[in-house]
Amino acid sequence: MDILYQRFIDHYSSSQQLTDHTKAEICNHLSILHLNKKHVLIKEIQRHDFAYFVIKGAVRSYFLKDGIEVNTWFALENDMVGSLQNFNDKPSKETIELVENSTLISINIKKLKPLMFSNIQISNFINAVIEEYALFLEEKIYFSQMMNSIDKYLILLDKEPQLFQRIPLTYIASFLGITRETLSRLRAK
Amino acid sequence: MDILYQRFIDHYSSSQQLTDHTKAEICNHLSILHLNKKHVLIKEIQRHDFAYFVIKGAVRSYFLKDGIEVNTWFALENDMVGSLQNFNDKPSKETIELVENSTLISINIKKLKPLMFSNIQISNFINAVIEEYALFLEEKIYFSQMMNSIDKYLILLDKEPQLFQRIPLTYIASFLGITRETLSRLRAK
DNA sequence: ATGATTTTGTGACATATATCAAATGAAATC
DNA sequence: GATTTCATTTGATATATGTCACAAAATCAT
Repeated sequence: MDILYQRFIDHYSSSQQLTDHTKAEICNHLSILHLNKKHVLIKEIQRHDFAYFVIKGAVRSYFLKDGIEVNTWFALENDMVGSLQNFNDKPSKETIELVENSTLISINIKKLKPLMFSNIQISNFINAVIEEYALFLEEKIYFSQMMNSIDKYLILLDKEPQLFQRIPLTYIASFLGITRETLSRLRAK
Repeated sequence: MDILYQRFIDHYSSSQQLTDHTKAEICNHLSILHLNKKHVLIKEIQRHDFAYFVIKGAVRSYFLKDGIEVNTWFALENDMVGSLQNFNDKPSKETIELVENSTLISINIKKLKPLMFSNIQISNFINAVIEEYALFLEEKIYFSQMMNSIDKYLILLDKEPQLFQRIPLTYIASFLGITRETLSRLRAK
């Protein structure tokens, strides 16, 4: 098995031991992608059968609000990229785009998901993926409601310092829910 | 099986048929609660092994920010109540409190969750619960980032009109991220 | 390297919302 | 039914952040 696939599978199987058979079944629905900066993975309004796991690189998600991009999250190494909306046959609300040249694993969710009804390990594996994602969402909501702009900035700077090296401040500002001008002024202190 | 338990189980097993044995296993970890307005289900900072399903009534979740309550969500009939943080042995960030006298099903997550490694139906059942929850969170984040205050108010009024009959406007205002004074002024139009 | 494009920073002003205070209205309690 | 408590509305002012405009700095492409 490809060592990159192994990394993805290990990341989500800490609570159970997968048989070789199950690993092979999962790998059947994976592939490795090398894509360049600005490449669009998932386009707003379109349906999409894949999720992605970042091996190397940086990805952002945004939607348009009155013609202005509102960034909703960023993914770096070992993060998942995608939207549950998609896995439930709904069109994506967001556009997902590469911020750096990246190596990704694509996961064919449409084909992998039905296996959860016949393979308990796959069911638990998918469970782990969704649960980590939901925990991430919970954290994000708490973060957005709990803090004022300055605190959000300081916490993000503390928790995810790599973001500030790799993601333009314009994107980070809109992620924090403020304009780039305001972020620039906060940073001046 | 109690008809209320049936309602809970049916709600999360639309994609699979559960055997009587599985249903019984799930029911072993359920119980019915009748509790009064203002009762606190889960207290901030404390650990907690239970989630709840609202049969009848209204529940709110909030945390304290500089001594002021910030309401994070409301649950009515057929909604789940709880925090994934808890199911992962972390202390709750939020306090969950009844807004009306309510009938709830309590679910002992701590005991139910381990069964997902031996019973595939339970694994898929838990999957359905978490997935619905994650979809709800995705929707909530989109809602909070996409809209300005007036739009949020109008959409909430359109999508969840019952909230405005049953939940005090003070709570709804803080849920929308504005003060009760501002909400009152928005409504004046 | 050099110019072009993108990103970040600074200033002046406008505006939505918060804050503080008080009045009115509704609901719960005795 | 009267009284207390809680929820909502309205007003006057303060403040943080947005908007618009432009300059400086950094990054990219030829």
